[in-house]
Amino acid sequence: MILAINPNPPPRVLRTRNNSSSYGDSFNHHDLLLLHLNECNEISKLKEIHAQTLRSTLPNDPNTLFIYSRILHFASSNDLDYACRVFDEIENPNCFMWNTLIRAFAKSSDCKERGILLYKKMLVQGTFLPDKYTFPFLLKACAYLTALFEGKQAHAQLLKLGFGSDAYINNSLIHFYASCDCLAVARNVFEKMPERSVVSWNAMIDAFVQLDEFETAMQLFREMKNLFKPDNYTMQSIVSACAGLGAFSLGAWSHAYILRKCVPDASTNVQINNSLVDMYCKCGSLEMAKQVFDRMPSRDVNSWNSMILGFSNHGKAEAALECFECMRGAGTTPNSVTFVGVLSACDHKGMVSKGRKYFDMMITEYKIEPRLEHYGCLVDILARGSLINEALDLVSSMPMKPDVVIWRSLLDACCKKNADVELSEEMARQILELGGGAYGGVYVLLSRVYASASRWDDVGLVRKLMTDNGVSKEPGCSWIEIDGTKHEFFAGDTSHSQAGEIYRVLDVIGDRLESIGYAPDYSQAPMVDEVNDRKKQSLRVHSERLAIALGLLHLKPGMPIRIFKNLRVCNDCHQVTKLISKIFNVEIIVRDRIRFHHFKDGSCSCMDYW
DNA sequence: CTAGGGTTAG
Repeated sequence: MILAINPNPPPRVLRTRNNSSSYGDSFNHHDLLLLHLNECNEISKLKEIHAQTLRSTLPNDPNTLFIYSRILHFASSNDLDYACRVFDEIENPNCFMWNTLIRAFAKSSDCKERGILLYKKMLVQGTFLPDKYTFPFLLKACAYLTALFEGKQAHAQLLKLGFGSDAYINNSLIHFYASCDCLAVARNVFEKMPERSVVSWNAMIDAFVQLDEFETAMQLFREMKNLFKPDNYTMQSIVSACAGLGAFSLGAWSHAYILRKCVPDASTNVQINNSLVDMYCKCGSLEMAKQVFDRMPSRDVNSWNSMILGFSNHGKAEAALECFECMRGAGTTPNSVTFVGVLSACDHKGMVSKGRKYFDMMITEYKIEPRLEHYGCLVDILARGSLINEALDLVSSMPMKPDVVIWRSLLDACCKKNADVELSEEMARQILELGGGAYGGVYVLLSRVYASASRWDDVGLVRKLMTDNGVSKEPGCSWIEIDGTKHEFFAGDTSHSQAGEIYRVLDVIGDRLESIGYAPDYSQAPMVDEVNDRKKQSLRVHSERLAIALGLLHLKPGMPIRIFKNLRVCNDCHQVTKLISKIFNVEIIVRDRIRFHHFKDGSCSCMDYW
């Protein structure tokens, strides 16, 4: 949408005060109406006052206009439709009135675009130019709608109108550009603004967190701390940054920082506690998550949701379901996200009948319309339970189109069974059509289907397709935190300062494994490795094994080894890690791209179902 | 009258 400032604005009518009202002393009358307005607390009363105003005042009297802006202000936060009708009645709304309505729409849940539309109307009308209050509202709407084109025009116009150094506006701009993924522009606004406040820093830090640039967010936080006292908003962003990084010590430090009352009221703030629960879950410490959760002075739906999802992601399906029942017992109504947690818990443990039960409960008892995510869980539950036909039936009964994730669930299940080549091809085609080809997994699955049907020509074809389309597997990478320092590894990495010791540990592991008769599982080894020896070698030095080896070198008694990796665990590493946990009598917690595995005494919390 | 997350499945 083009938003142009009107070059020929109509002349602003100069209103003369008209005191010769036939209603007597209009001044007192206005005061009386205002008094009523101040006491007004429901929309029906407001309507009465509105009617009286209409009946008993002169439309062009400035005092009347003031009353109208008060009515508008009240109406816009209670009944938007009504506010619009009041607004339309005003012959020549002033800047304040435009702002009030633009703000109301920008804040509304479902029609933010009308905020932008209204701004356009304001420009077309041209009697009043937008002021410095207009832009924060407008930019909020643009940010939410990721309306980059409109927001940029607003940016140009606010510069033209001379608001380039206004702090509020610049903060809004940072948030807007960040919402549109224009991190560099956001940063530029931040750098160039004449005076930065806590909010500016918060907006910038949060921008980096939202776009997964956690390290930069932390860096900025360190700079900010020397200048301003962090507040609740800062801490929430920082705690989520720790969650994203999987940085346990840093997360624990933030927690301590909050508890030391460095931030007023943070330790009792529900949102802060929710993000702490989430952070501890994502950093692999269910114990700490549970502790924070148990000590919370009050909980909302999100608190329960975080805990349920935490249990689920750690493979503790029973605990997740128990938590769900507690939540119901506590009188908190579950929402759509709650059921994502509940269903994914069922999925992680292959609970087919429970999965169905909760899916039905969500619809019948809680009247929640299943969303794509819920269908995704149930489809996966059915598909992995070898009920492929039922999964397909469910997909065709869905009111929305299946996405890449759902097709992948189905394709995955097909590959595991005696593959139906045609069905698999169809699914792969769907995934590629939906643009899911960038991830090499589809090709890998498909070539496995062809291989199992001994269609070697097709296997070659898929491989050629992969190289032609430039599909490459994202390199596997794992990391471990030791005394607060992150150590990162790629497969076969020799760059670590303790590389020599690490590889000696791997040799020891290799020998011990061989002595107990372990045979490597090459099924998921990269296809490019033609020579078996190289395959064997490449499995042995998968990044997570290097990280585990370093963990063993720095083992603290009674403490688990926590590993993080960017991809999913391969079959062989999963098997090997189970054995390592037994041989060395150590608990190993691995955060995969999707979820956690707790290895202990030779078995894993996922019960080999992941 | 002004700024400050949209969590979530695979």
